[in-house]
Amino acid sequence: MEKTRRTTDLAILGVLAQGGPMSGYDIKAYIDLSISQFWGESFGQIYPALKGLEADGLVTRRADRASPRDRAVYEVTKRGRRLLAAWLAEPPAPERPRNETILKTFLGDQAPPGAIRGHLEAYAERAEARVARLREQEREVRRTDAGTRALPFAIATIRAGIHLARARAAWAREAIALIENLSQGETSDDRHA
Amino acid sequence: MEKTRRTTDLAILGVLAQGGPMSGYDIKAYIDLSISQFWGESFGQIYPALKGLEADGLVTRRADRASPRDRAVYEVTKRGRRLLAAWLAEPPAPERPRNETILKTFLGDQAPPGAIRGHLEAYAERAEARVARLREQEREVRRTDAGTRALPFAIATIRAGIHLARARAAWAREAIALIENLSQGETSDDRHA
DNA sequence: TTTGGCATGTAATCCGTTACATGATTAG
DNA sequence: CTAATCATGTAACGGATTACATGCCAAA
Repeated sequence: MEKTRRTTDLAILGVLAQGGPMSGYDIKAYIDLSISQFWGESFGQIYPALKGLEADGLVTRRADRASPRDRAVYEVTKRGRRLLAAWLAEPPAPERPRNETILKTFLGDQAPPGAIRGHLEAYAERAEARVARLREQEREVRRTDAGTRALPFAIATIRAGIHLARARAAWAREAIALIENLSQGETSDDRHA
Repeated sequence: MEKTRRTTDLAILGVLAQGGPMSGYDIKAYIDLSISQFWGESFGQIYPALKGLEADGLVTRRADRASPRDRAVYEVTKRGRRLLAAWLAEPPAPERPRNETILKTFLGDQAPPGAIRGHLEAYAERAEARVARLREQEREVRRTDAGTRALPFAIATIRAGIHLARARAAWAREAIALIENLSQGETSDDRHA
């Protein structure tokens, strides 16, 4: 029986397996760049985690001679790869999101007039901006990663961001209308779903 | 300067303001029923939180005489309502989701063949089932809450669930295709956005 | 030369879930 | 009678963020 690892450990293992050997600092940058929308790790997690992973023989650590800096580079071991693969094969734990914007919307009746509308407006704008950015990123990644085996997965991740951001924007716009029109219904768009 | 409260406190205050006086047990049930998709609270949070809220004069506690059980009923005070309104007017803290399904998809290249596909299939099915359930719930709430001031906000919350679940389903289906077709591109649906 | 980025770590704190503990009431 | 539900709480634990602390290197 493998001891149960926290997800942080597996995420780090995954990044190392996917992106090749790198430092704790690099891992952070890699995550921030590629999946920050859906996953985050702080240094306060990464460095202790790397220690633990090394202690358990899942990664190896070596000093980076090439760099003029005091850099440690980590690499996944075979055991590490096996553990990662096994974890990836397990059904993902269900998310339990906590969305403050939606909570505040739900409680909108208790809010000062206009406040929720403002939140929703900002929410929609952020989501729309994100869609634009991600579309750009998709094009870029299709170019730069063309041919790599990881490409479809990288694209899938970006597409997730696009789909979800689009949904957020559409929802927020709809919610604004819904709240504006108060009780005179007919705002559902079930027909064209 | 108001001391900074954890979101749990405000959520409880909000539920009490919205749903009327109720017990800790009721608060849990109310949340589970109405916004469980976007917000959760456990008893381990609720009961201590209620104590704190009472100590600070944001809610009042009284024994429920009507019930044959040993029940405490909480009610928001004026100060509580003021604090709630002020919090609702503040811009919501940005969410930082951790989506294990998407993380695993991103790392798909490291997974045993077919594993990710299976996760995505299940993800899509769950999302589709949720859409169906929420549509039903929307119809129901429109009926039962018709005319109340909170109706548009309740509907908006359900609509959020529908939009997001729909996006998840669509994404998962698309991602399956994307991964299946591996490197032979042309899966983006940017045109009809 | 001083700012920003690279680089690594620890400690405090917060927050949340889970498990545990207890007991009454009600429906089957 | 007995299982489920109502009802309230505490304690242990785990996991994550933030702040703190330190220092070197490169570019402006």
